[in-house]
Amino acid sequence: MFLREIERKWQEAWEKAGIFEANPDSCKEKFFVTFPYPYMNGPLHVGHAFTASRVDAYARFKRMQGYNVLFPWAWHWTGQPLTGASQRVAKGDEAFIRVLREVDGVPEEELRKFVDPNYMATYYTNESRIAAKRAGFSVDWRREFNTIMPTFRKFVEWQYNSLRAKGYVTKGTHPVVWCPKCKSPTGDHDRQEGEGVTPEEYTLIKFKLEEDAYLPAATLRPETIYGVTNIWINPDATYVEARVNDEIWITSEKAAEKLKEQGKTVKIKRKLKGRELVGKNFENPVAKEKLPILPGWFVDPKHATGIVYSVPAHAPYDWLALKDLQEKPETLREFGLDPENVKKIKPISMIKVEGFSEYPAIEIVKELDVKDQYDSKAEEATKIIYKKEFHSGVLKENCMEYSGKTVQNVKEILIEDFRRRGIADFMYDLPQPVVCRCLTPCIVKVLQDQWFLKYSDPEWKEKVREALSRMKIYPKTATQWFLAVIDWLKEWACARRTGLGTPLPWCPGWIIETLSDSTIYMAFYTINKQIRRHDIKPKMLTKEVFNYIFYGKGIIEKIALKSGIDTKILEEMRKEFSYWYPVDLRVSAKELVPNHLTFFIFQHTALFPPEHWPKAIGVNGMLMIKGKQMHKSKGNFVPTKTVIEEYGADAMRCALILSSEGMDDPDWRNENARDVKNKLVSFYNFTQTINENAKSDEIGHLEKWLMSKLQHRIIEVTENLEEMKMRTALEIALFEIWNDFRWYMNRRGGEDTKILKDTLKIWVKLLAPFAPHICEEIWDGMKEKPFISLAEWPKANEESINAQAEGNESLIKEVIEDTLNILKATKITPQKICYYTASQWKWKIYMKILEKSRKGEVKLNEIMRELAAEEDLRGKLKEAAKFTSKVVQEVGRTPEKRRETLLKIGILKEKEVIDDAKGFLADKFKACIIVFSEDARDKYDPKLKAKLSVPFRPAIYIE
RNA sequence: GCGGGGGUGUCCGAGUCAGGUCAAAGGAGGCAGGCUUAGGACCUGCUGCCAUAGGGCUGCGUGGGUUCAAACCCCACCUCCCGCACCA
Repeated sequence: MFLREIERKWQEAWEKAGIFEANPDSCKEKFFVTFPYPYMNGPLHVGHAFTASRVDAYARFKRMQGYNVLFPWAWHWTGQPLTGASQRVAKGDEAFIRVLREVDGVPEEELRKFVDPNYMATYYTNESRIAAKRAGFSVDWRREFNTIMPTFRKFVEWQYNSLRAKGYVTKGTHPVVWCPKCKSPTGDHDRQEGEGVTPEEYTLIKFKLEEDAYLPAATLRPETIYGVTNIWINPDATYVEARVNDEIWITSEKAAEKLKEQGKTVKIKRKLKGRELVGKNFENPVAKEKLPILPGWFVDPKHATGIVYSVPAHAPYDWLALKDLQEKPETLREFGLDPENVKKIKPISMIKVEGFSEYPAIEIVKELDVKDQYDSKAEEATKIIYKKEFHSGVLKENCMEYSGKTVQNVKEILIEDFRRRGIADFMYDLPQPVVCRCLTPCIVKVLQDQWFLKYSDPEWKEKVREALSRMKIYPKTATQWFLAVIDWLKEWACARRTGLGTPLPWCPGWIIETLSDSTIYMAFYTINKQIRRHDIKPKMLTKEVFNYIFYGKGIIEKIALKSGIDTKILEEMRKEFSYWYPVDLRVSAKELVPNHLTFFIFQHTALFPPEHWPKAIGVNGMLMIKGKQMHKSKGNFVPTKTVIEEYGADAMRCALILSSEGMDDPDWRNENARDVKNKLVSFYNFTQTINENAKSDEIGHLEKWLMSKLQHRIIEVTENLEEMKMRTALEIALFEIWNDFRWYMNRRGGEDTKILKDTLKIWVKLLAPFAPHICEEIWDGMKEKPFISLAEWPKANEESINAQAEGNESLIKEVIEDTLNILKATKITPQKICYYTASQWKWKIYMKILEKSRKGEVKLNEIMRELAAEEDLRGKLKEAAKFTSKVVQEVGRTPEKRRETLLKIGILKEKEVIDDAKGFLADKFKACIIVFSEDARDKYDPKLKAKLSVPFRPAIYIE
């Protein structure tokens, strides 16, 4: 196929000439673009290609504008998925292996070697590199690396030591969903069941039992403590009495186990059945009154502490359970409870909610007709009340110091107070069961000694906001999102136990987490060229070396001596970094906004001075395949390589760019790629015929029109590219300009003019960032010197903009439109079409009014007075007055921009223009065309249409 | 729940910040014709409804408002998509 041939040809030529290898050049302004390195547990797919095509088109655009552009590339190997995948191969997971074999097309002999994660990553990296090159990305490959290379690790070590030295790293605890068998956190993708479930923090209210022990009742609504009437214990469940830290707690057996994992020391003293506790009394720590423990079979001993306090006024379950006991006193006997006392228990109303009276729980139970505590509707009732009370609830006067406050506002404060006063503690639990892939039920574990990046630090956040405010964000709407993320970000655990990556330099056994080691690596691109060329060994890359390169700190001779790197090389590296930094543009899919892209800003502000903070971020949507998310397991995985083989690189790039803009998700459909491919081929053919046939030297108004139009196109394409509106830019460059050419050629007919060649040169340039190979080929065919990739980006030539020429053509277009309209309405098959152009005096008045409207309000009587003095209006004043008032009205309704355009066009020689287009019009309508001036005496005007003519709108008569 | 982004013709999608040239760009699809041995290629025209004169009607999620004028501004509502963490 000829497309593939020219692609290969030009890729080789580019590589041979090294035109994308960018070196510092003090005479040229630099532009540094980056693309987040792809994770190498699979081949490069069209999702990557989408973002990369946008980056590349931008890079090529900037290069043609004369910037010294650096577009480097690297590969992400750090993390769990690669090791996980490799282990699955090692274990012989057939389903998984089949996907690698069939979707990724990994040959059998390679597949076997995938038991080594490094091998697997190497394989995919090699495959992906080929794909990226075939896509024609204008990358400087000398700077390539992967994230577990020892030299890169030294860089990350420097990064983390520096962060720590600056106080951005802290140690703390952190709850995770944990598999007790695998002894590791169970992320969403590792789960058999319970996707999306995260630990919930329960407040434990410590109710004192008579015998100096506590009953920690778990709740999400600690504010309801002011409405407690009793505690529920499941009489049939097993509880334990245990020493928790330095107190005696009674909890369910399960809860004791959980607490052990949450940083508490737990020593179990004895087991007991729940019924042993029922009937006893406890003390409410806020009201200090004695309340009873009642049997509650609805209490789930597996959940939280297995102890629940009862607020029947505001919790449907509590009310239902209490009602049950009150209505069935016989159940109380076996616990030695006096039914009379239980009957005396009255709900305590303590939250005022709009739309409910005193006891919301009781009301909702009635309303939904919930039968008892086992009715499934009880759950729904609970949800409704919780929501309602949280959003619009206000604490009543019996809530001591919190009275009058809204539930929403008081919650956090109250929890804090209670903890401080020793009334409350907390624990984590899962709201729904989570089961690990290994089929073990998960728990919540509080990881000790975790290392965190202090993204919560208010000063740091402020700096990041400052950085953001200086940046350009494409599209603008994404800025809001960034701001929200900056606010929302908390401590980020930056180290893990498993997976590939760089060990935490000060704490062996921990590996720097993958999102955390990928934040400032763009700086590494700037120096990796030298590292590779001079074969600099990892151990030579000391802290001092990096401090010199990135900060210019230290005495170079000393550093050279100590590190073993030549001073000249050190200087070169420093120069390289200083030249390229900061990053001018980073482009990624929107999924990275809440993590990577924001971290990217955070860490730059932490480690670099403001002049090295990133300049711009482009965000785009996530690629879908026929409207669905791409997943290997779903069988809709589309590798870049396959697409290029089928449709060619240029078609892929253009189809991707045309598929969406802004943050909308692009949708990949093969038919689109096929269509674009056809378009590109016929574009190529079109250019060939022009090159062959363009002979005429003529330059008439149509040529002027084409040139003028093209100037606008240049401006539009350039402006849209600048704003990263790649699709709009390509749409104009490919479709709109094509339509201009079509109009011109149809309108003109006959032999092609030489001017087409000149305009074509501009057109090809405008397309070159998007479809570089085919444009390069056309460029070459036009005997231009290589390469179009380095050719100068077109600039609009103000002098070629010709409002009159454009006015002429839009007149023709409007005339056609109106004629068609009449034909459609009358269903006439035209024999003869007459056009009558407006009289000179009409034009005069029209222009006068336009002119005046520029300065402000147009006064009718003022104009009339002026007109009365005009010679040539004598005898026509009445008619002129009528006309004037009509025009004044019309102009009043015309937007300013349009009025300016009309003024620029000025008085059109309408008769001439239409006369000139006669042939074209006759051909179009298959009729005889006659043009008269309204003033002509001998005009053919049987229906007296001529007098209806208006400037820019000739009258029409058809028969 | 919290946060972010949307809803435009058969479909995709521009237009909304700065209201008026907006029955609404461009593309795709459909229809008709041309070119061709043929074509999923290419070219030309049409593609909301009504209308024997360039007009009228309906129309940009729904309802209301502001205005001489609303896809665009304001209010309310409905609805869809995405992210919520230690994971790339």
